[in-house]
Amino acid sequence: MTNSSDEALTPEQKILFGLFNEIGIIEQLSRTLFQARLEDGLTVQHFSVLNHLVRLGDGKTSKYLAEAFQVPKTSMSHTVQGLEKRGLVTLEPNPKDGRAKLVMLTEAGRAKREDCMAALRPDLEALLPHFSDTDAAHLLPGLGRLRKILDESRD
Amino acid sequence: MTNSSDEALTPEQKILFGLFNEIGIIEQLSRTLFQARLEDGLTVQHFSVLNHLVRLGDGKTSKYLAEAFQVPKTSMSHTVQGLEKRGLVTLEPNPKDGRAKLVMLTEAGRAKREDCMAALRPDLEALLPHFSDTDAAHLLPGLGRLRKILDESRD
DNA sequence: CTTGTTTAGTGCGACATCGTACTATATAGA
DNA sequence: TCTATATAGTACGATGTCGCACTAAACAAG
Repeated sequence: MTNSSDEALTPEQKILFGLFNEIGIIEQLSRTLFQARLEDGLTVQHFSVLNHLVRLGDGKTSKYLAEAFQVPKTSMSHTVQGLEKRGLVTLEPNPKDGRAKLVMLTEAGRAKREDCMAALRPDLEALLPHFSDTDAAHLLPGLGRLRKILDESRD
Repeated sequence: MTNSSDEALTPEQKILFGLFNEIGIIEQLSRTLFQARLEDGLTVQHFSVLNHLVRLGDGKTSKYLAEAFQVPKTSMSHTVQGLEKRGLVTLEPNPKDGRAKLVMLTEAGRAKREDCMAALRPDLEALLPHFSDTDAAHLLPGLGRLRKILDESRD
Protein backbone atom coordinates (compact mmCIF):
# COMPACT_ATOMS: atom_id res chain seq x y z
CA MET A 1 0.00 0.00 0.00
CA THR A 2 2.75 2.43 0.96
CA ASN A 3 6.02 2.40 -0.95
CA SER A 4 9.63 2.22 0.12
CA SER A 5 10.13 6.00 0.00
CA ASP A 6 8.17 6.48 3.24
CA GLU A 7 11.11 7.04 5.51
CA ALA A 8 9.08 8.46 8.37
CA LEU A 9 7.80 5.02 9.38
CA THR A 10 9.30 1.59 9.97
CA PRO A 11 7.91 -1.37 8.02
CA GLU A 12 5.92 -2.50 11.06
CA GLN A 13 4.43 0.94 11.50
CA LYS A 14 3.54 1.07 7.82
CA ILE A 15 1.47 -2.09 8.17
CA LEU A 16 -0.49 -0.60 11.06
CA PHE A 17 -0.91 2.60 9.09
CA GLY A 18 -2.19 0.55 6.18
CA LEU A 19 -4.67 -1.16 8.46
CA PHE A 20 -6.12 2.15 9.62
CA ASN A 21 -6.20 3.30 6.04
CA GLU A 22 -8.18 0.25 4.99
CA ILE A 23 -10.56 0.68 7.91
CA GLY A 24 -11.06 4.31 7.01
CA ILE A 25 -11.92 3.47 3.41
CA ILE A 26 -14.43 0.81 4.44
CA GLU A 27 -15.99 3.18 6.92
CA GLN A 28 -16.32 5.87 4.25
CA LEU A 29 -17.92 3.49 1.76
CA SER A 30 -20.33 1.95 4.25
CA ARG A 31 -21.28 5.29 5.77
CA THR A 32 -22.08 6.75 2.36
CA LEU A 33 -24.21 3.72 1.56
CA PHE A 34 -26.05 3.82 4.88
CA GLN A 35 -26.55 7.58 4.74
CA ALA A 36 -28.23 7.20 1.36
CA ARG A 37 -30.83 4.89 2.93
CA LEU A 38 -31.83 7.35 5.65
CA GLU A 39 -34.65 9.85 5.23
CA ASP A 40 -35.82 13.18 6.66
CA GLY A 41 -32.25 14.46 6.90
CA LEU A 42 -31.44 11.88 9.54
CA THR A 43 -27.69 11.35 9.72
CA VAL A 44 -25.76 8.19 10.54
CA GLN A 45 -24.79 9.92 13.79
CA HIS A 46 -28.47 10.37 14.65
CA PHE A 47 -29.10 6.71 14.01
CA SER A 48 -26.06 5.66 16.01
CA VAL A 49 -27.32 7.49 19.08
CA LEU A 50 -30.82 6.08 18.63
CA ASN A 51 -29.37 2.59 18.27
CA HIS A 52 -27.22 3.00 21.35
CA LEU A 53 -30.21 4.11 23.44
CA VAL A 54 -32.36 1.21 22.27
CA ARG A 55 -29.67 -1.39 22.85
CA LEU A 56 -28.15 -0.13 26.09
CA GLY A 57 -31.13 1.72 27.57
CA ASP A 58 -32.21 5.33 27.53
CA GLY A 59 -32.12 7.85 30.36
CA LYS A 60 -28.48 8.77 29.60
CA THR A 61 -27.14 12.31 29.58
CA SER A 62 -25.65 14.05 26.55
CA LYS A 63 -22.32 14.06 28.34
CA TYR A 64 -22.41 10.30 28.74
CA LEU A 65 -23.26 9.87 25.07
CA ALA A 66 -20.51 12.28 24.04
CA GLU A 67 -17.98 10.15 25.89
CA ALA A 68 -19.41 6.90 24.57
CA PHE A 69 -19.11 8.13 20.98
CA GLN A 70 -15.88 10.01 21.62
CA VAL A 71 -17.13 13.33 20.24
CA PRO A 72 -17.11 16.77 21.91
CA LYS A 73 -20.08 17.47 24.13
CA THR A 74 -21.14 20.37 21.89
CA SER A 75 -21.42 17.99 18.95
CA MET A 76 -23.46 15.48 20.91
CA SER A 77 -25.67 18.23 22.28
CA HIS A 78 -26.42 19.28 18.72
CA THR A 79 -27.12 15.70 17.62
CA VAL A 80 -29.48 15.11 20.55
CA GLN A 81 -31.30 18.36 19.78
CA GLY A 82 -31.76 17.12 16.23
CA LEU A 83 -33.36 13.94 17.57
CA GLU A 84 -35.58 15.97 19.87
CA LYS A 85 -36.66 18.27 17.05
CA ARG A 86 -37.73 15.17 15.10
CA GLY A 87 -39.69 13.81 18.06
CA LEU A 88 -37.46 10.74 18.40
CA VAL A 89 -36.33 11.53 21.96
CA THR A 90 -37.44 13.82 24.76
CA LEU A 91 -35.14 15.63 27.18
CA GLU A 92 -36.31 15.21 30.77
CA PRO A 93 -34.85 17.03 33.75
CA ASN A 94 -32.76 14.82 36.00
CA PRO A 95 -34.27 14.92 39.51
CA LYS A 96 -30.91 13.91 40.92
CA ASP A 97 -28.92 16.66 39.16
CA GLY A 98 -30.34 19.99 38.10
CA ARG A 99 -27.63 20.51 35.50
CA ALA A 100 -28.23 17.32 33.57
CA LYS A 101 -31.00 16.30 31.17
CA LEU A 102 -31.94 12.70 30.55
CA VAL A 103 -32.33 11.61 26.94
CA MET A 104 -35.49 9.47 26.77
CA LEU A 105 -36.63 7.50 23.72
CA THR A 106 -40.12 8.09 22.38
CA GLU A 107 -42.15 5.39 20.67
CA ALA A 108 -41.46 7.21 17.41
CA GLY A 109 -37.75 6.97 18.22
CA ARG A 110 -37.87 3.21 18.74
CA ALA A 111 -39.91 2.80 15.57
CA LYS A 112 -37.53 4.98 13.57
CA ARG A 113 -34.59 2.89 14.68
CA GLU A 114 -36.39 -0.24 13.44
CA ASP A 115 -37.18 1.53 10.18
CA CYS A 116 -33.53 2.41 9.69
CA MET A 117 -32.45 -1.17 10.30
CA ALA A 118 -35.07 -2.38 7.85
CA ALA A 119 -33.91 0.14 5.26
CA LEU A 120 -30.41 -1.28 5.57
CA ARG A 121 -31.54 -4.86 5.24
CA PRO A 122 -31.51 -5.13 1.41
CA ASP A 123 -27.91 -3.95 1.31
CA LEU A 124 -26.85 -6.50 3.90
CA GLU A 125 -28.75 -9.20 2.02
CA ALA A 126 -26.95 -8.27 -1.18
CA LEU A 127 -23.60 -8.31 0.57
CA LEU A 128 -23.95 -11.67 2.33
CA PRO A 129 -23.39 -13.86 -0.76
CA HIS A 130 -20.05 -12.11 -1.33
CA PHE A 131 -19.01 -11.61 2.26
CA SER A 132 -20.53 -14.06 4.70
CA ASP A 133 -21.22 -13.80 8.41
CA THR A 134 -18.42 -16.36 8.79
CA ASP A 135 -16.01 -14.01 7.03
CA ALA A 136 -17.14 -11.24 9.35
CA ALA A 137 -16.83 -13.47 12.40
CA HIS A 138 -13.19 -14.11 11.54
CA LEU A 139 -12.45 -10.38 11.67
CA LEU A 140 -14.47 -9.38 14.70
CA PRO A 141 -12.18 -10.66 17.50
CA GLY A 142 -9.11 -8.88 16.15
CA LEU A 143 -11.00 -5.67 15.50
CA GLY A 144 -12.60 -5.85 18.92
CA ARG A 145 -9.19 -6.17 20.49
CA LEU A 146 -7.90 -3.19 18.50
CA ARG A 147 -10.90 -1.14 19.55
CA LYS A 148 -10.37 -1.93 23.21
CA ILE A 149 -6.72 -0.92 23.01
CA LEU A 150 -7.53 2.37 21.32
CA ASP A 151 -10.38 2.96 23.72
CA GLU A 152 -8.13 2.47 26.73
CA SER A 153 -5.22 4.49 25.33
CA ARG A 154 -7.17 7.74 25.41
CA ASP A 155 -7.81 9.75 28.65
CA MET B 1 -23.40 -6.58 20.22
CA THR B 2 -27.06 -6.43 19.15
CA ASN B 3 -29.67 -8.22 21.21
CA SER B 4 -32.42 -10.65 20.34
CA SER B 5 -35.10 -7.96 20.07
CA ASP B 6 -33.74 -6.75 16.70
CA GLU B 7 -36.38 -8.28 14.50
CA ALA B 8 -35.51 -6.25 11.43
CA LEU B 9 -32.39 -8.31 10.72
CA THR B 10 -31.50 -11.99 10.56
CA PRO B 11 -28.69 -13.32 12.76
CA GLU B 12 -26.32 -13.36 9.77
CA GLN B 13 -27.16 -9.76 8.93
CA LYS B 14 -26.66 -8.75 12.53
CA ILE B 15 -23.11 -10.06 12.45
CA LEU B 16 -22.33 -8.01 9.35
CA PHE B 17 -23.98 -5.00 10.96
CA GLY B 18 -21.84 -5.56 14.04
CA LEU B 19 -18.74 -5.67 11.86
CA PHE B 20 -19.52 -2.30 10.32
CA ASN B 21 -20.28 -0.96 13.75
CA GLU B 22 -16.90 -2.09 15.03
CA ILE B 23 -15.14 -0.62 12.01
CA GLY B 24 -16.97 2.67 12.53
CA ILE B 25 -15.88 2.88 16.16
CA ILE B 26 -12.25 2.17 15.32
CA GLU B 27 -12.33 4.73 12.55
CA GLN B 28 -13.77 7.34 14.91
CA LEU B 29 -11.16 6.67 17.58
CA SER B 30 -8.22 6.63 15.18
CA ARG B 31 -9.41 9.69 13.29
CA THR B 32 -9.75 11.68 16.51
CA LEU B 33 -6.25 10.63 17.54
CA PHE B 34 -4.74 11.47 14.17
CA GLN B 35 -6.59 14.77 13.90
CA ALA B 36 -5.14 15.82 17.25
CA ARG B 37 -1.62 15.39 15.82
CA LEU B 38 -2.19 17.67 12.82
CA GLU B 39 -1.44 21.38 12.89
CA ASP B 40 -2.44 24.57 11.08
CA GLY B 41 -6.04 23.46 10.83
CA LEU B 42 -5.09 20.64 8.51
CA THR B 43 -7.78 17.95 8.52
CA VAL B 44 -7.40 14.21 8.10
CA GLN B 45 -9.10 14.68 4.74
CA HIS B 46 -6.40 17.14 3.70
CA PHE B 47 -3.72 14.66 4.69
CA SER B 48 -5.47 11.80 2.92
CA VAL B 49 -5.47 13.69 -0.37
CA LEU B 50 -1.83 14.71 0.10
CA ASN B 51 -0.92 11.10 0.87
CA HIS B 52 -2.78 9.84 -2.17
CA LEU B 53 -1.00 12.29 -4.45
CA VAL B 54 2.43 11.37 -3.08
CA ARG B 55 1.83 7.64 -3.31
CA LEU B 56 -0.02 7.40 -6.61
CA GLY B 57 1.29 10.50 -8.35
CA ASP B 58 0.00 14.03 -8.73
CA GLY B 59 -1.49 15.69 -11.80
CA LYS B 60 -4.95 14.30 -11.00
CA THR B 61 -8.15 16.33 -11.30
CA SER B 62 -10.47 17.15 -8.41
CA LYS B 63 -13.09 14.98 -10.07
CA TYR B 64 -10.77 12.01 -10.08
CA LEU B 65 -9.94 12.55 -6.42
CA ALA B 66 -13.62 12.93 -5.54
CA GLU B 67 -14.33 9.53 -7.06
CA ALA B 68 -11.28 7.94 -5.47
CA PHE B 69 -12.36 9.12 -2.02
CA GLN B 70 -16.03 8.61 -2.73
CA VAL B 71 -17.08 12.12 -1.75
CA PRO B 72 -19.09 14.69 -3.77
CA LYS B 73 -17.06 16.79 -6.14
CA THR B 74 -18.02 19.96 -4.28
CA SER B 75 -16.47 18.54 -1.11
CA MET B 76 -13.26 17.58 -2.86
CA SER B 77 -13.08 20.94 -4.60
CA HIS B 78 -13.22 22.61 -1.20
CA THR B 79 -10.57 20.28 0.24
CA VAL B 80 -8.23 20.91 -2.69
CA GLN B 81 -8.71 24.66 -2.36
CA GLY B 82 -7.73 24.31 1.29
CA LEU B 83 -4.51 22.60 0.24
CA GLU B 84 -3.87 25.30 -2.36
CA LYS B 85 -4.46 28.05 0.19
CA ARG B 86 -1.81 26.44 2.41
CA GLY B 87 0.66 26.22 -0.48
CA LEU B 88 0.70 22.41 -0.42
CA VAL B 89 -0.55 22.00 -3.99
CA THR B 90 -0.96 24.18 -7.05
CA LEU B 91 -3.79 24.00 -9.57
CA GLU B 92 -2.50 23.99 -13.12
CA PRO B 93 -4.67 24.27 -16.22
CA ASN B 94 -4.95 21.06 -18.17
CA PRO B 95 -3.70 21.70 -21.72
CA LYS B 96 -5.74 18.73 -22.91
CA ASP B 97 -9.02 19.91 -21.35
CA GLY B 98 -9.94 23.51 -20.67
CA ARG B 99 -12.50 22.51 -18.02
CA ALA B 100 -10.14 20.56 -15.83
CA LYS B 101 -7.40 21.63 -13.44
CA LEU B 102 -4.52 19.40 -12.48
CA VAL B 103 -3.64 19.15 -8.80
CA MET B 104 0.15 19.34 -8.53
CA LEU B 105 2.15 18.77 -5.35
CA THR B 106 4.55 21.45 -4.20
CA GLU B 107 7.72 20.70 -2.31
CA ALA B 108 5.99 22.07 0.77
CA GLY B 109 3.19 19.58 0.13
CA ARG B 110 5.53 16.60 0.01
CA ALA B 111 7.31 17.83 3.12
CA LYS B 112 4.04 18.36 4.97
CA ARG B 113 2.98 14.82 4.19
CA GLU B 114 6.25 13.54 5.69
CA ASP B 115 5.72 15.76 8.73
CA CYS B 116 2.27 14.34 9.26
CA MET B 117 3.54 10.77 9.06
CA ALA B 118 6.29 11.62 11.53
CA ALA B 119 3.76 13.21 13.88
CA LEU B 120 1.82 9.97 13.86
CA ARG B 121 4.84 7.82 14.51
CA PRO B 122 4.86 7.97 18.33
CA ASP B 123 1.27 6.78 18.44
CA LEU B 124 2.04 3.86 16.16
CA GLU B 125 5.12 3.04 18.26
CA ALA B 126 3.00 3.02 21.39
CA LEU B 127 0.42 0.81 19.78
CA LEU B 128 2.77 -1.84 18.37
CA PRO B 129 3.54 -3.59 21.68
CA HIS B 130 -0.20 -4.13 22.18
CA PHE B 131 -1.22 -4.74 18.60
CA SER B 132 1.55 -6.02 16.37
CA ASP B 133 2.05 -5.79 12.64
CA THR B 134 1.36 -9.53 12.62
CA ASP B 135 -2.03 -8.94 14.21
CA ALA B 136 -2.70 -6.29 11.58
CA ALA B 137 -1.52 -8.56 8.78
CA HIS B 138 -4.09 -11.15 9.84
CA LEU B 139 -6.90 -8.65 9.35
CA LEU B 140 -5.77 -6.96 6.16
CA PRO B 141 -6.74 -9.65 3.59
CA GLY B 142 -10.32 -9.92 4.86
CA LEU B 143 -10.73 -6.17 5.11
CA GLY B 144 -9.24 -5.71 1.67
CA ARG B 145 -11.73 -8.17 0.25
CA LEU B 146 -14.60 -6.37 1.97
CA ARG B 147 -13.39 -3.05 0.62
CA LYS B 148 -13.20 -4.37 -2.93
CA ILE B 149 -16.74 -5.72 -2.72
CA LEU B 150 -18.12 -2.45 -1.39
CA ASP B 151 -16.10 -0.52 -3.94
CA GLU B 152 -17.50 -2.55 -6.82
CA SER B 153 -21.07 -2.54 -5.54
CA ARG B 154 -21.46 1.20 -5.97
CA ASP B 155 -22.14 2.88 -9.38
C1' DC C 1 -23.43 29.18 55.33
C1' DT C 2 -19.70 30.94 52.25
C1' DT C 3 -16.52 30.57 48.78
C1' DG C 4 -13.76 28.42 45.20
C1' DT C 5 -13.80 24.62 41.99
C1' DT C 6 -15.87 21.29 39.04
C1' DT C 7 -19.39 19.86 35.88
C1' DA C 8 -23.67 19.60 32.27
C1' DG C 9 -25.37 22.13 28.94
C1' DT C 10 -25.85 26.12 25.64
C1' DG C 11 -24.69 30.29 22.53
C1' DC C 12 -21.77 31.58 19.15
C1' DG C 13 -18.44 31.68 15.52
C1' DA C 14 -15.21 29.28 12.29
C1' DC C 15 -14.93 25.90 9.21
C1' DA C 16 -16.33 21.23 6.80
C1' DT C 17 -19.77 18.66 4.11
C1' DC C 18 -22.62 18.44 0.36
C1' DG C 19 -27.02 19.21 -2.67
C1' DT C 20 -28.64 22.36 -6.28
C1' DA C 21 -27.97 25.40 -9.80
C1' DC C 22 -24.96 27.57 -12.89
C1' DT C 23 -20.83 28.44 -16.25
C1' DA C 24 -17.46 27.06 -19.47
C1' DT C 25 -15.62 23.54 -22.16
C1' DA C 26 -15.77 19.20 -24.65
C1' DT C 27 -17.87 15.83 -27.53
C1' DA C 28 -21.12 13.26 -30.37
C1' DG C 29 -24.47 13.31 -34.10
C1' DA C 30 -26.75 15.26 -38.00
C1' DT D 1 -20.39 23.33 -39.00
C1' DC D 2 -24.27 23.38 -35.88
C1' DT D 3 -26.66 21.67 -32.12
C1' DA D 4 -27.63 18.76 -28.20
C1' DT D 5 -25.67 16.43 -24.49
C1' DA D 6 -22.14 15.46 -21.13
C1' DT D 7 -18.58 16.94 -18.04
C1' DA D 8 -15.18 19.78 -14.62
C1' DG D 9 -15.49 23.12 -11.68
C1' DT D 10 -17.58 26.94 -8.85
C1' DA D 11 -21.14 29.81 -6.21
C1' DC D 12 -24.29 29.54 -2.75
C1' DG D 13 -27.03 28.01 0.99
C1' DA D 14 -28.34 24.54 4.55
C1' DT D 15 -26.64 21.78 7.93
C1' DG D 16 -23.00 19.24 10.74
C1' DT D 17 -18.64 19.55 13.62
C1' DC D 18 -16.43 21.50 17.31
C1' DG D 19 -13.47 24.98 20.09
C1' DC D 20 -14.19 28.78 23.31
C1' DA D 21 -16.65 31.26 26.54
C1' DC D 22 -20.48 31.47 29.45
C1' DT D 23 -24.41 30.02 32.85
C1' DA D 24 -26.40 27.28 36.29
C1' DA D 25 -25.99 23.68 39.39
C1' DA D 26 -23.24 20.65 42.33
C1' DC D 27 -19.72 19.95 45.45
C1' DA D 28 -15.75 20.44 48.52
C1' DA D 29 -13.27 23.08 52.12
C1' DG D 30 -13.43 25.94 55.68
